[in-house]
Amino acid sequence: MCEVHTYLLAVRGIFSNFATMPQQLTIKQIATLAGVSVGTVDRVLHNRGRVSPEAMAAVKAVLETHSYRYNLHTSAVAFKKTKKSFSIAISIPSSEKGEYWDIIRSGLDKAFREYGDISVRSEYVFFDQFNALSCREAFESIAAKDYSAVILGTTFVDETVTLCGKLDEKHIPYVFVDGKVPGTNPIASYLADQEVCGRLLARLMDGLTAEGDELALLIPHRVGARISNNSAIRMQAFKSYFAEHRKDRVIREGFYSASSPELTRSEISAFLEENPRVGGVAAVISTGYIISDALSDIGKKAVVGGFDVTEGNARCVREGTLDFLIDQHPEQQGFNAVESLLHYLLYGAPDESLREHTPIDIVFLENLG
Amino acid sequence: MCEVHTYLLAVRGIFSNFATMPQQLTIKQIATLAGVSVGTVDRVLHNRGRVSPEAMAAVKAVLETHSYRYNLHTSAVAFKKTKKSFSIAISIPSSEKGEYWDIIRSGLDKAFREYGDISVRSEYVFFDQFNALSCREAFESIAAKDYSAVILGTTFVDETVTLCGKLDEKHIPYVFVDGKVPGTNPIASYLADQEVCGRLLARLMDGLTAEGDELALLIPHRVGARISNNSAIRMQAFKSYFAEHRKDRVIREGFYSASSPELTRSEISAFLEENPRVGGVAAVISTGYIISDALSDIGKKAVVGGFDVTEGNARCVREGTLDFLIDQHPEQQGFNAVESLLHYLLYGAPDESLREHTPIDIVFLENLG
DNA sequence: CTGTTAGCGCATTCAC
DNA sequence: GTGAATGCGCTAACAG
Repeated sequence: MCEVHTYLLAVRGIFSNFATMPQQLTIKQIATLAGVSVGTVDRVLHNRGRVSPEAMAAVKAVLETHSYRYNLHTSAVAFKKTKKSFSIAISIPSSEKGEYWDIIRSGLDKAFREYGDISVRSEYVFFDQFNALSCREAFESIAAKDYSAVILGTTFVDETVTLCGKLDEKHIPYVFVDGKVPGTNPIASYLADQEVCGRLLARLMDGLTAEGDELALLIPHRVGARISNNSAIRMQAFKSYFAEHRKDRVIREGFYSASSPELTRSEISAFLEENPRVGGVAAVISTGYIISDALSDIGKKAVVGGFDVTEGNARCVREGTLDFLIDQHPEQQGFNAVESLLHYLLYGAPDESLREHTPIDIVFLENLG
Repeated sequence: MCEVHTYLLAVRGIFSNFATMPQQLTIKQIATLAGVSVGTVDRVLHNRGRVSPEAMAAVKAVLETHSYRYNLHTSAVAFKKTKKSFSIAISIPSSEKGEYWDIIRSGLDKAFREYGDISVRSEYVFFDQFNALSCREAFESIAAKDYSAVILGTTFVDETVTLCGKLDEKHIPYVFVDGKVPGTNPIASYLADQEVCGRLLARLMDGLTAEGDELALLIPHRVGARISNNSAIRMQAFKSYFAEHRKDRVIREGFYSASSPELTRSEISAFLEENPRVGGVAAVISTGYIISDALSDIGKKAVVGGFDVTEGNARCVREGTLDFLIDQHPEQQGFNAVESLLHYLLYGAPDESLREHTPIDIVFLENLG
C-alpha cells in the first residue's frame, strides 16, 4: 500500500509554480490611476485635509482595489529631509545589568539604533521599582516636560493612571511595556499574556515533579505597595490550574522580600525547612535565581521554575539548579514599544500589525542558547 | 534591614539619563572627511576597484575611526532605479497546507512580500519528499536554467550534492533550509540545532513521564532512501541523553511509515500493544499528530512529544492528545533564507548577522498561541 | 484646493 | 581615476 502511495506521487512527478511578487504600488502610480498628483495622494494618505471630495473619492477608490502599503524604507529617508526630530521619554525601573528591566532597556536601545535614520532623542528617567515615591517623582518630571512621546513601565498602577491623565490632556502618545493599566489610553501595550504565564508555570511544575511531591509558590512582597499586577495574575492562574486539573496537589505559599537577596535567601531557607515535602518551587517573578541559590545553600534538591532569561537565571540553569524559565521576551517588548511609537509619530496612527502580544517561550538548559 | 535598603534608594531618588542616538555617517560625510567624492567612497565600499591608493587610504582611514554601516533603507530605494531584477528558484518538498514545508513556504513568501521593493521573481519547483527520483528531476530542471540564486530543501543528500556542484560551477549562490549538507558551499544554511532538538525531546520526555514508565522512540522509515539526516541526529541525541543521565530508563524503538497515515496508525497501534508499559512516546519528525491519533484510536493514554506547530500537531495539542512540541520556527527559516540571499545579491557578500541558527522553543497547550 | 518640486542617502552612469 | 549628476519613493513646502 505504501508502495502504491509513493508510486502515484512519482508518476505525478515534479510540479512547479511561477510567481512574481505583486509589485507594490507607488504613490506616483496611485496618482496616475486616480488622475491626480502625488501631493494629493499624500494628503489623502496622511489625512492632512485640503482635498476636494472628488479627488478624495478617486484616490480612495484606487486604494480600495490595490491595497497600498507604506514603504517604510523610503518614508524614513524622506522624513530625514524634514529634519523633524522627536524626543521620547522612557520611565522604567532601574535595574542591574542583565536583570529584567535591563533587558527591556536593551530592546529599547536596539530599536533606537535600528531607526537611527530618524532623528530621535531618547531620555531615560529611572525609578526604584520597590518605591512608589520614586516612581511618582519620575512621572512628575515627565509630566512637567513636553516630550513627543513616552514609554512607561507599569509597575505602580495609581501613579501610572495619574501620569497618563496628564499626557492625554496634552495629547502626548504613550505605550506601556511589561503591563497594561485600566483607565488609560495607550497607543499600545507590550506584555506577555500573564494568565498564560501562570498556567504554563503550573503545567510544567505539575509535569516535572513526582506525583506525591508538594509544590511551593513563592510570592514576593513589596514594602509599602501592593503586589505587582503581573505577579498577582500569574499566581491566580497558577492556582486555578491546580484547582481545575489537579485538586490533589498540595500547594504551599511562601512570601519573601524580593528587594534584598540576603533576606530572601534566609526567608526561603526557613520556608523550605518548614516544608520538607516540597519537591517543586515556582517563582512568579524574574528573580528565581535567588531561590535556586537558597536551595543550593541548604543542600536541598527541588525542581525550580522561574521567569525570563536574566543573567542570574541563566547562570542557575547552567549550574543545574534552575530547571526551566518562561521567557516573556522582554527585549522584544522594548523593541516593539519604540517601533510602534515611531510609527505613530511618523504616520499619526498606530501600526495594527504591531499590536499583537509578545510570544511566550519555554527555556531549558538545552535551548538556553 | 529591608526598610533601610528601600530608604537608601528613595534618598538617592530618581535619576535620569539623556541620550541622542549617534547619528549614522552618510557616504557624503565620509567623502567630505576623506576629501574625495561620494563616487570614490562607493567604489571603496563595494570593492569596485578603479581607486587610487591615496584615495583608498583616505577613505579607509575615515571608515576605521567612524565605523560606517550600510543604510539598508536607502540602498533598497537606490537599487530600484537600476531596475536590476533577480530570479530565485526554490526547490523544496511539496506539502499539504499547514504541514511543515508549507510553513517554510509561508516564511519564504513573507520575505518576498517584505522585500517587494526589490524586483524579484520567485519560482517554486516542488518534489515528493518520499521519492528521490522526483527530487532529482526537480533539481535537474533547476540546473538547466540560469537563476540568480537558489533555495534548497536538503531532503536528499546525494541529489543536493550533485546540484550544488553544478551551481558552484556556474557561480550561482544558494542557501539551504531545514538542513545542511557536507561537501557543498552554501551562502548560508538555516536550520535548528538538531542535536539540541533531540536532547530537549529526551529531557522533556524524561521529566514529564512517571519514573517507572518505559519510553518509546518512534522512527519514520522512507521507502527507497535512507532516513533523513535531521531525524538521525535527533534520534542519536535522544539516546545519548539517556545514556548519559538516565541509564535506568527503558527506551523502545519502533519504526513506522510516515508516508501513509493509515499504515502509520496500524503500525503504531501494533507497536504500543506489544509494549504496554510505554508511558511516553517521542516522535522525531513533524508528524507526531499521527501518533496521537493512533493512541486515541486504541484508547491508550501516554505523554506524546513531537516537532513543530503544524496544523495536525496543533489540533492534537488542543485536543489534549499531544503534550508538547519542539518548535524549530520553520517560518523564520524560510524568511531568513530569502533575506540572506537578497543581501548577497545586492551587496555581493553574505550578511554576517544572518548566519545565526534559528532558536528552538517549546510549545504546550497554554502557549500554543 | 492642487500640482510641482527639492531633497533625504545611496548606486550607478558618464563625462572629464 | 574621479566627481558631478540622475533618480529610486516619499514628505512637505510652495506657487498657483
